[in-house]
Amino acid sequence: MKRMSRFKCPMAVLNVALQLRRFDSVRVFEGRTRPCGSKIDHRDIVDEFTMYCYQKDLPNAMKALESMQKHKLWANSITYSELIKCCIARGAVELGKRVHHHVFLDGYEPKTFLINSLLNMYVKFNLLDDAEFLFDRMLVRNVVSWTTMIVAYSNSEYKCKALRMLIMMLRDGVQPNMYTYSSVLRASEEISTLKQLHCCIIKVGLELDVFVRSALIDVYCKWGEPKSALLMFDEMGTSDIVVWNSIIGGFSQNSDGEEALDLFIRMKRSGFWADQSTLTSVLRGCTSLALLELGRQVHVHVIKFDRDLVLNNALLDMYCKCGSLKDADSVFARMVAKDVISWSTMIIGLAQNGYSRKAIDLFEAMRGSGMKPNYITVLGVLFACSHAGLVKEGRCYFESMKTDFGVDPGKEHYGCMIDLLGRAGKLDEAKKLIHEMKCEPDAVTWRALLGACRVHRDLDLAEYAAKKVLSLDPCDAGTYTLLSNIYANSQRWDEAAKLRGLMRDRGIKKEPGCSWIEIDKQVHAFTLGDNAHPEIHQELGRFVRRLKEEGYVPDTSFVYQDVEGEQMENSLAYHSEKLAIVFGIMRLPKGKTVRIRKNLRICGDCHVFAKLLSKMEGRSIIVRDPVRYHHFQDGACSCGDYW
DNA sequence: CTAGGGTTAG
Repeated sequence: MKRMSRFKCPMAVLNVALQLRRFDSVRVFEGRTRPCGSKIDHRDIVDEFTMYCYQKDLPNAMKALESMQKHKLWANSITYSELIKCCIARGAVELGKRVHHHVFLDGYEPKTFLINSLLNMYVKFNLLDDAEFLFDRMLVRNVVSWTTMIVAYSNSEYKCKALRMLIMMLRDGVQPNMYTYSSVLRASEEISTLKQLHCCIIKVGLELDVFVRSALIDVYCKWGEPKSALLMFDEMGTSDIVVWNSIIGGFSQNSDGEEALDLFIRMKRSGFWADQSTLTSVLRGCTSLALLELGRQVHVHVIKFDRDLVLNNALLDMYCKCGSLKDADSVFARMVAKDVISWSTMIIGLAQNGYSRKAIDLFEAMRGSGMKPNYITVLGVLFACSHAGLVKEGRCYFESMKTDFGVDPGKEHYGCMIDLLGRAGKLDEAKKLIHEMKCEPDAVTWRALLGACRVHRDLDLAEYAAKKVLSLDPCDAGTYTLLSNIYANSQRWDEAAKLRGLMRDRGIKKEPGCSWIEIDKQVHAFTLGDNAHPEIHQELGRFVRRLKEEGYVPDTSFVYQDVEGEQMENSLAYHSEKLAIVFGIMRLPKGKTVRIRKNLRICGDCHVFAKLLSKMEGRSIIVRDPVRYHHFQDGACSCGDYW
């Protein structure tokens, strides 16, 4: 009879085992475990165990393990590591612990390799205490042992432990390798730490390793230094797809869609094919630039990966943020799987585009489906309420968010509520709420209150809020202008002048207004009073004349309120969005929606202008400002004039 | 036995 132990190579064991099973497994195994009258063959027990391990037959492997335990037998380390892999894959925590127990029984001393496997298992099960316990008791620790622990801590909230371990490892005389460095970089909690690690990496000559490189690029970008990352990227020779994705993703996450898309073109020229990660970043780039047509082209490539949740979420967000809710709806409906991000994206998308009711309905549908809302989902539904003036609903969600969804109200939630109450004219309540906050209100929170004061012309409270904003964010140009205008309006000229002086001294300048439009794969940018295109100005003049005949009166009445937008500028008539809209009407085929993106909030006059123009020209016009989306059609706007 | 890239708000 063939003995299993003849087959030293695990693959051969596996193949024979599979054949035996196919023909007559029962007879063979019974014959082997009960060889008539003779003593049990120890090698057979171990062989059987080995075979089950390679077959990934967990129940039988565990049975064989018990039998080995009874006879004080041990298999080789590689076999155990196969079994441990299997436990990891199946999430079999208890079985894994039994293996751990077994290999330390009766004074057996497992090899470092095997203990490393166990360490890795505990890390994969996220049982860091068990891993640490085992690690602390190891007699010999090699680079893998240390790295395993460093990886664990780098991915945990105890990042400083990862760095401490690195130091201990060096003191212990164990050289970190590329595995160690590519993980520990993530643990830098300060940019200076990152730079120190980078120096170590250069010194030991590991900077050229693609894993280390992509980690470096990624972490520099996470620290908001994509330019440094790009320098490194350009300096180095070879890259792989992940390195490309790191740099492209880095720029897209730092909202530099333009650079991200440029790099994507470079990547394609270098002969790489986009994968899911690339496409996700490219879509995010389109989203931040509001490039709907380019986004649609990317969509074609997304279809290849239509089961990829993250990618689909990015696609969904692209359509929402580009103002095409029809496309967003169909992506959402077709998604095979949806997670909390898919739902949140759609809810926020609906709210931003003016469909607050639909957003709330979808939120309720989400709850009905059993999906648990998170911090951002709740923010989305409050946002929907605040933009539709739904005070009652908003208050209700806010008050029950902790009990109903298990989400503690954070400063963003308070901000939404302050916005909601403030806009609805309940300034006292808004003020009360900001003082009741459990967390420290930040500049954004105070700005929400300030915005409400502006709308309802509460000068005293506005002054109070503006001072708070400036103490927290001394670079906020809009607030300076607003506050100085409040002073000017109350004839407090000295204070107004002082504030303007302060602004000058601090070198704070208002961001110039800019609008963009995408036509035929080209992006056209317009700035305030842009007179590089006289023909657009002429056409704009004609539109204004015709609108005036219909009763349009350019609105210059809001003097001090409109500081965030371009309203303080004299050339109200040539705001960038007006130029961009007119250009769109001139260049796009009849019936095609004019889509504009701008960097500042739309002003009251442009809002009226766009509404009337949409009716006169029979055109849909969409203007996306940094907060809201305005869909103009037939003389009305999706925001219901509430923004 | 150890390593790198992607999605919702601000």
